[in-house]
Amino acid sequence: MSRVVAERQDVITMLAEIFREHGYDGASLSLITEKTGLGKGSLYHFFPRGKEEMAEAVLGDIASWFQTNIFNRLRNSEPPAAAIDDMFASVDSYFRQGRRLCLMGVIATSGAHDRFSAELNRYFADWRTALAEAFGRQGIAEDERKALAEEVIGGIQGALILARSLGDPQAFGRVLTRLKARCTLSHN
Amino acid sequence: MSRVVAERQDVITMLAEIFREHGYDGASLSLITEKTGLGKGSLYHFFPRGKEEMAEAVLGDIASWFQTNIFNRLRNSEPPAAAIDDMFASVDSYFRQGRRLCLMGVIATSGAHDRFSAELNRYFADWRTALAEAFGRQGIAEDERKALAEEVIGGIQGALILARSLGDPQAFGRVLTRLKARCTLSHN
DNA sequence: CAAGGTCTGTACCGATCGGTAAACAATTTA
DNA sequence: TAAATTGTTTACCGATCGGTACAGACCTTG
Repeated sequence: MSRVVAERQDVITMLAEIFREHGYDGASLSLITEKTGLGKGSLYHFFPRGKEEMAEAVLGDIASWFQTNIFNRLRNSEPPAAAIDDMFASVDSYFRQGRRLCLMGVIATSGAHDRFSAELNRYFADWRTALAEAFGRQGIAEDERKALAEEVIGGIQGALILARSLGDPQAFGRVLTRLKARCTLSHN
Repeated sequence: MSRVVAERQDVITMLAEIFREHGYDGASLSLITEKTGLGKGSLYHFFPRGKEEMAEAVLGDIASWFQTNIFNRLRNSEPPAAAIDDMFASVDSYFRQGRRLCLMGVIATSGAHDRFSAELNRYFADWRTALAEAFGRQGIAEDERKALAEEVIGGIQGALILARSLGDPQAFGRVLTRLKARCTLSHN
């Protein structure tokens, strides 16, 4: 219905990229107004509590994307092996083959970490739960599930940092392939 | 010889912890003066180019610590399996069983990333080279070495983020144990 | 003890920070 | 069409930013 210039969702999408690229503290309001093309007035219209609310909105948006496209599919898709393959494909695409950082990781390693600890905790805990559950349906032992899920999710985060630091996005794909292999042939 | 109140090395050690905790952009000069107990005058005496030089000094200090205590031992210790075990023990201790972040990762995910890309690249590339070389002496195939090194180093980085985000430092140890197992029984 | 470097605290600089106020345009509703 | 709501611009606020200047304390030499 609304045909205004800027939808809140569009702003959130732009904010996500800005926070990803510059971090929470590095994303100043002047940088945000410049990159979004919106004045402070518009920004504070959408996010009355300012920068913190912007970040909350972005994190919430990301969390719900992962819920829909990753966690829920891990829970519902059959067979579980295909669900897990799907997860790796979605992750590779979402993180642009290693050229994009994970905003959750960016926030977790920033000074603003404390302010968003609830969101961070939920994101990683939900992912671990969903992945471990898929492992369970794959017949992996109870004890092994959570540990393997942590190895995989941590591995993804670390691979993003590695790819960026080495200036070699392909390193992300290489690690991803190995992690995937580790999931499918779960003999250990 | 010198018995001044604050040695440059002491300052660097404190700076490292401040940057780790608050990130590059989050570590303001007023926070630094507060945490170190040093006035701006002292800080700019040690680091005339200011904050950027402080970070360079810290990154250099960390790089040389890893060269000495991790990379060189990976290259020289025998047998290679013991060298790799040592690496995991040192890493676990250095990162305080998952309670401490890696400053290289912190910088890599911050907006200041570009300013320190050379240091980041060298750190991760050196680590990968040294670890892959140890794998070579262990008889791991040429093609496999680099890939396994990336999996392990990335896994360490990611485990730190995971541990912090979950508020569960022990997650770091759990992942570390699995990565170590993956190195020693390298049958694959 | 005098001199010169090594350190340190304080005051200050212009720029930018996150945030607020209010006038105004545009759109939707009555 | 009039009123109310929604969205945007602009100017401005006090606080803090990173950095500089400089006087003086401290320490080591001659």
